[in-house]
Amino acid sequence: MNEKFFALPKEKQNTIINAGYRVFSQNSYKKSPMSEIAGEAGISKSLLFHYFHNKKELYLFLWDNCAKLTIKYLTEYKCYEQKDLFEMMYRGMKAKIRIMNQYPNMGSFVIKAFYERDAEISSAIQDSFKSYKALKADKILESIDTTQFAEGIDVKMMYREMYLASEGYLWEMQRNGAVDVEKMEKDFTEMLNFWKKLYLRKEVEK
Amino acid sequence: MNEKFFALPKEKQNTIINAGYRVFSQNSYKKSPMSEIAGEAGISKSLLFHYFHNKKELYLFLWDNCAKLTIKYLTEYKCYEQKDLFEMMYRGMKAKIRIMNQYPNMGSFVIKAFYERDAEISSAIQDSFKSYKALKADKILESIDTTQFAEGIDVKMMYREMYLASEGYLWEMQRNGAVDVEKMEKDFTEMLNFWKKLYLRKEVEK
DNA sequence: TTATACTTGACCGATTTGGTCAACGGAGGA
DNA sequence: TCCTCCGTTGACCAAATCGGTCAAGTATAA
Repeated sequence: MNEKFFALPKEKQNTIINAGYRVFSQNSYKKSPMSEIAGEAGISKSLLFHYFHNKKELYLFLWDNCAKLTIKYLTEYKCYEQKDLFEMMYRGMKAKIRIMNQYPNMGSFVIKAFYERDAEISSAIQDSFKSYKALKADKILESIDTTQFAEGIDVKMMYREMYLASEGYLWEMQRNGAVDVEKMEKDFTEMLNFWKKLYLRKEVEK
Repeated sequence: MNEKFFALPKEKQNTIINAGYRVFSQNSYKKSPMSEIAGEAGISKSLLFHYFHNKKELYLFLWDNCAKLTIKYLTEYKCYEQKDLFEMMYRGMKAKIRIMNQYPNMGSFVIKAFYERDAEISSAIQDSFKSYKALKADKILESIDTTQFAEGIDVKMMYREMYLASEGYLWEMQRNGAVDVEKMEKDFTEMLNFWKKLYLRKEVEK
């Protein structure tokens, strides 16, 4: 790819990136026209081909960008260093919301890319997916202090339940289009409080 | 449309319908080729055009089929006549799973269709969407017996939370492709039991 | 054999595709 | 004022794809 792309103002870069995520997340790789991406980004097709020499290059750049950004934000928010489960979930959610705010269609793009069957790119996608695996939610519970929860709680079930509800919420928001950071953080804080009241060991009830 | 379509064996009908849902749910209306649908259904493009005179007709038939089927199953399972919230959720989930098993891509199709911007069809979709509205989850809680829950529970929050987790679960399953009815029902029953233990008024603790 | 219904491959004109390229236009230096 | 870059574009191309048609092929039943 042409390094001059990075010399562009960040804002312009993001406009192009988001146009890419939009179009690629709405259609299969093959049926996603470069012309549509260019048009949505407000530049000519020629210029888009000036920055990215062909469609595959643009697509894989967008894919790499997902991985990099996700890892960057998750570590920046230090959500995997937490011992308090609720604090960890709160930080993770905040990171996801911030990404979603900047790149509203990145989530759909990732999923679509993962299941893309086109021979030209699917292998490249599958290869680089290994780096994502490290973030899988399986081993998260191990670093968590479990003494904070009320007795008799199935901790694994509880976490799975909270995780699913969070994902469901994010999905609902994305589907509805308007990504309102403040509303989402408020909603999620409410959910967290509801869970805390439910799951945390009751010290002194008033 | 050609009524002879309905004379086909149900199995063949569903093959064609599912091919339609797959292709239309993966691409925008305009970028979804009839040839691909025909190919995936194992019939020639000509024959597809024999049953549905043009693309729009097929698309709107698929759309109508969603509404009809959803209403049919939800009433068949009597999930809106329940007073017990958990029983209602269980029946609703069972209906959804059964639909999902028969038409794995119907869910994605509905969402995509709702947000379809193509002038040729978007108005027709928006019009017929009213019939769906009756099923909206807003007024569900009104018919539920709320005396069954433990004290201090925010019932609205609780329901929203369970709803989101269910949706999150369904979405996760659909994304993973293989729709395994038995596993899904088992998983959901487990979730329900977890919730019951959590939310139901504790009569006599052993 | 014949009549009927089902199914198809070949075909059409129109549109769209990824990608190229000569040229335009503005900024800055001499 | 002229010249030289360099970001940017519209016009262009060959190839592929699109929705839709139609005459002909095939199976079936009488």
